[in-house]
Amino acid sequence: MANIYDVARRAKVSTATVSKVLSNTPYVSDTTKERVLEAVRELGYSPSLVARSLTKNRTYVIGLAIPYRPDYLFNDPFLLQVIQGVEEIANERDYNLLFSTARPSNPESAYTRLLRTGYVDGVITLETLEAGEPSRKLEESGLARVTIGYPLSTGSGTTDKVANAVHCDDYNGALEATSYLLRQGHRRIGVISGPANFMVAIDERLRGFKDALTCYALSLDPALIAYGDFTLESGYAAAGSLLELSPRPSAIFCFNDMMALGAMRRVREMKLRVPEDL
Amino acid sequence: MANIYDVARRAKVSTATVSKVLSNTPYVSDTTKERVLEAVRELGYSPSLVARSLTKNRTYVIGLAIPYRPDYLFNDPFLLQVIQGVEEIANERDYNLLFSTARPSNPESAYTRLLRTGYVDGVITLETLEAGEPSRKLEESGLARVTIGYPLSTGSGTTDKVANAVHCDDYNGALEATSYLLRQGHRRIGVISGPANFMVAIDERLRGFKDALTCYALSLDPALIAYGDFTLESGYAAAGSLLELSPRPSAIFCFNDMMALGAMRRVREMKLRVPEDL
DNA sequence: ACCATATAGTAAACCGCTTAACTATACTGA
DNA sequence: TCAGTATAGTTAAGCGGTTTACTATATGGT
Repeated sequence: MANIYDVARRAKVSTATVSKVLSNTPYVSDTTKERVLEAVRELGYSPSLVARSLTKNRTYVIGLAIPYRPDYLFNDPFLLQVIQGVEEIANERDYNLLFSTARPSNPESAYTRLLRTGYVDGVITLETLEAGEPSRKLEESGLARVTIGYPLSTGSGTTDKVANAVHCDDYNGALEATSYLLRQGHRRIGVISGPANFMVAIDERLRGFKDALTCYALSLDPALIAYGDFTLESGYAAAGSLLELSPRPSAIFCFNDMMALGAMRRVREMKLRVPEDL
Repeated sequence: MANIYDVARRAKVSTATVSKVLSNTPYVSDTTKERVLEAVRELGYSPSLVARSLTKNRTYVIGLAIPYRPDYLFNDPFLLQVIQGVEEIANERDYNLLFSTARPSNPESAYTRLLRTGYVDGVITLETLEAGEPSRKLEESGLARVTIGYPLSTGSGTTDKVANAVHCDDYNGALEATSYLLRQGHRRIGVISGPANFMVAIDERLRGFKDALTCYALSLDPALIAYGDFTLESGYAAAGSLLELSPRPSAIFCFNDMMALGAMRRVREMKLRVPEDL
């Protein structure tokens, strides 16, 4: 593969000039520029990104760190969409994505290593679930970083270091959903939540739910909260227990679609209509 | 960040020795080795992968190229599993994965560019669907490459260049599935296929189906082949048309699970039992 | 006693690019 | 006319490693 010296020789200029032409640095005559570009074309030259990275001290590579949760990761279509979105923008900006998953079995793996070796200019970490150990190491490394999800709180009280993060507004979403039901006149609202203490998003939604009730001077009845695990089956089961309460709730707020499907199946089996009866 | 010179100075050796220690090259005394490692530890030194790549002419990065098909890509859980699998092995071998999707709108994008610039040691291309233009360019570049899926035929007749590929044995799978039904005594077997001329896998399965019939001296009745698009709805519809035939098929071979689910739903609605009646 | 060989370490070139510093013209305006 | 500046291009020093020679001991066999 041709390098910058080959091009320089062919165009009868110095490598500095070739570099200038390729980076559009001013003060190169049009004729020289044309000669260089001609040589580039003839040789099919394409500068080595590796060499460039070495001098520029930037790789134009962003690490995309994904927590490894086989059961979860394999089945989350949302995740793939996130990856696609990230890739789309990175691509637009001429950045590349280094895909990396943190393995709990080996936190000192490629994932962590990469950060130190200067192969990435920054990282995006997915922390839909709880933040793991690798994430903490990252924190210390001081590398540029954005979290997708709720960042782990940086511990020590009044720390000035606030992690950059982007996530759904779970709190307000839950607040609005609940308020809607309340405005419809519902006063006993059941919740089919995700696992307790599993992820921040769940806590936030519960908080939103609770605050909405408070606005209507209602207090939260713990009996109305059932815990599922985001699967259809768990939604089915949770709906069952909620509907056995008396008086039974007149509405149910499910924390994801699969559980809602399960709940609806159960509701139908009990000869109730949605949305007329529930 | 500390570099190899810092380490050399601290351990009072040359950089060559540091390099040797770190690559386990023989002929370094234990005491020297210990001194170097000590310095490495104290400085938190980690060699720059970029610099290493430049001299070794290898980046230890493998490109994972994925065809861009928004509708498809976003919804294929299988794809995510494949990615995970690739990542798992790459990780074991200390390779990193550069994630890249080919955009039809801009084939000359990061995807293609990377290949020329020497940022990747090789590529893995996913070609579950038909092979696109970027794939062809790759072919010409001569870069190490493995295809997941059926590789595009390299055109020009007796070419010696055969692409490396790994894919399901669609032909034998279909052959076996069909043979099983035939052994059970079924003689009129319906097929709910994927879109015609869409991907090689479908053609292969149809071929397997056909050959199985041939073994039993049966010929293929085109009326028994319905075409869906892998969705539940299309399976539902296809089953409907197949079951209207008279005599109706006694078995149906679906090309994916979603269509099978749709078909079963339809079958039940027609008051037929699976597997007793169909 | 001496040469061959194994062991331990070093100097410096090299990978391919960028860029600071420098030289050499040509063009200004006062 | 001449200093000052804009333009065009070059030289060479990095960036941070690896590796090929090469030197210098220590060891061993005859």
